[in-house]
Amino acid sequence: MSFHLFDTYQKKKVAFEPLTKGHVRMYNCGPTVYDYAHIGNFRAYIFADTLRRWLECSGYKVTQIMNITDVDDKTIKRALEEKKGLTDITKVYVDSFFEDLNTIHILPASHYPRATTHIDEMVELVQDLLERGFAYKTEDGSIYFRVSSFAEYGKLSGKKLEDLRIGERVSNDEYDSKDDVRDFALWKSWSERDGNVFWETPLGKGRPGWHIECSAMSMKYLGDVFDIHTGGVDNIFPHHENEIAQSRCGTDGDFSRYWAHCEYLLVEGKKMSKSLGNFYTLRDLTEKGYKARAIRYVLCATHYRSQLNFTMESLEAANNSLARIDDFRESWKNYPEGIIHAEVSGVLQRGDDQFTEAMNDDLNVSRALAALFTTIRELNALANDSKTSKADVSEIERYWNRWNHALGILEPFEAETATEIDDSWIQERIEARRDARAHKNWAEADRIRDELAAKNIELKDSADGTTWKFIG
RNA sequence: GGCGGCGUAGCCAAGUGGCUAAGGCGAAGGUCUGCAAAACCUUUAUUCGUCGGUUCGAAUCCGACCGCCGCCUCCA
Repeated sequence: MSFHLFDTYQKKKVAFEPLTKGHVRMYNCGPTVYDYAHIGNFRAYIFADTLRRWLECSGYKVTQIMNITDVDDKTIKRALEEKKGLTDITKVYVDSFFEDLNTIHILPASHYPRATTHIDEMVELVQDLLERGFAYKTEDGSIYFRVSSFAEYGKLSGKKLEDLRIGERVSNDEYDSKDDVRDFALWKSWSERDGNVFWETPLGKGRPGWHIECSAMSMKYLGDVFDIHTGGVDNIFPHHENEIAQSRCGTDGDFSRYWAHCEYLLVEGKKMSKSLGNFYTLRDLTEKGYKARAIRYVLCATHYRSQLNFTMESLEAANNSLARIDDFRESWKNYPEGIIHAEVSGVLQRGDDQFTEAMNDDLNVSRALAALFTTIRELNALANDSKTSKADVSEIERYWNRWNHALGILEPFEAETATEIDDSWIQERIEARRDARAHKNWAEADRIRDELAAKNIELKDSADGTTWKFIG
């Protein structure tokens, strides 16, 4: 089948067809830079990355935009708490965000627009909404979207306006000036709580509401109508619901044509929270010695619409799975000279068909991985039977590169292969062991092997000599 | 109160009406090996939270119950 994606708006899996043949325009909700991104955030970014990767594997050109929210309640609060300027705070987390993306091998988006450099676009959109009668200004100078003016409000999240329990989670006093408590802010007039964070604009002195940046920036870079908008399920309401309202009402376009949302992540079966002590940033885990590649494996191996239970045990299991992948990849080197084997082609073709079918079915990475591991097992079996040769490697590599482009975890992440141990020392030890083995001095040979094992170096003896690798 | 999701082997996790319930990790046995490692082969869920129902047939549909999770104004 062709690529199908679960569309939150239609609440079903639908065949994906971009507006422009061969070109996909996609917007991903990105980070709010008030703290280091945690692994739950990264699940959403890896989901977006996997989607982009698979679209590319399917032959599409992808224009991918990910926003960076560098002004909002949380960033301002943080800046005031630490008595620093807003950009002093956000710069730290913007930088760390890009470092983290690199660490976990997320491919760079086409652009990462920031809220603070798109104030003009937001102001224009708010002005359009005012002119068209969908927004109103209150006495304190803030501007709100009139939810009742948009008939389709609530369709994305499946909510009925009358069912919303307004004010239960947020004190009502903030919203006293609104015509309707359900209306949301497009523009917030300056108050003392904002410190020195404000813009002087035709709308007055203040700052944008949270939702407006995504509407303004997505449409600036992708047009009034574009293909896919992604985020976490927690963005469905109110964030994306509000984006749809203000974007459709402020322009003549339909805004995003498909909506894709990634489920939550649990840690050890519980919601991640600082008080439970199960709250992890990417750097928390890498500093403890867990590999970014194993983290990526765990985060992508569960279907994106299922809740994912992240555990330290699953990280260990991922490490072992990756070792299996790497051992297979290394084994090609030892294939003998020879002819091309039709059976190898058959296994690869079958594996790719299953892989493609799985990914086309709403990015079913779990099933794609099953196809990958089945292929590995079958090729290993052929290799054991002397039914593979160096001549087969280029075809294996062709498929391997395709699968790796889709998943991003098949090749080692460079930083993790770096070694602080001197290669020549390892070679010297291996030669000493070789001599011992030649004299059948097994005790000494095993002692050297243990010595290396203590440094996480695993030896492998074969007819061609001894090779080594780092484990763990 | 309203709306929604989930519960599959020791662990992780696909499958959502019909051949023998994917795959990975772990465990056990075997082949290979000086011994290992890796690889391969075999075994590891007569059963899918519980109890009912619909059906020729259900892990898959319906109902009830139990347990976990989410959204309901700034959280991916």
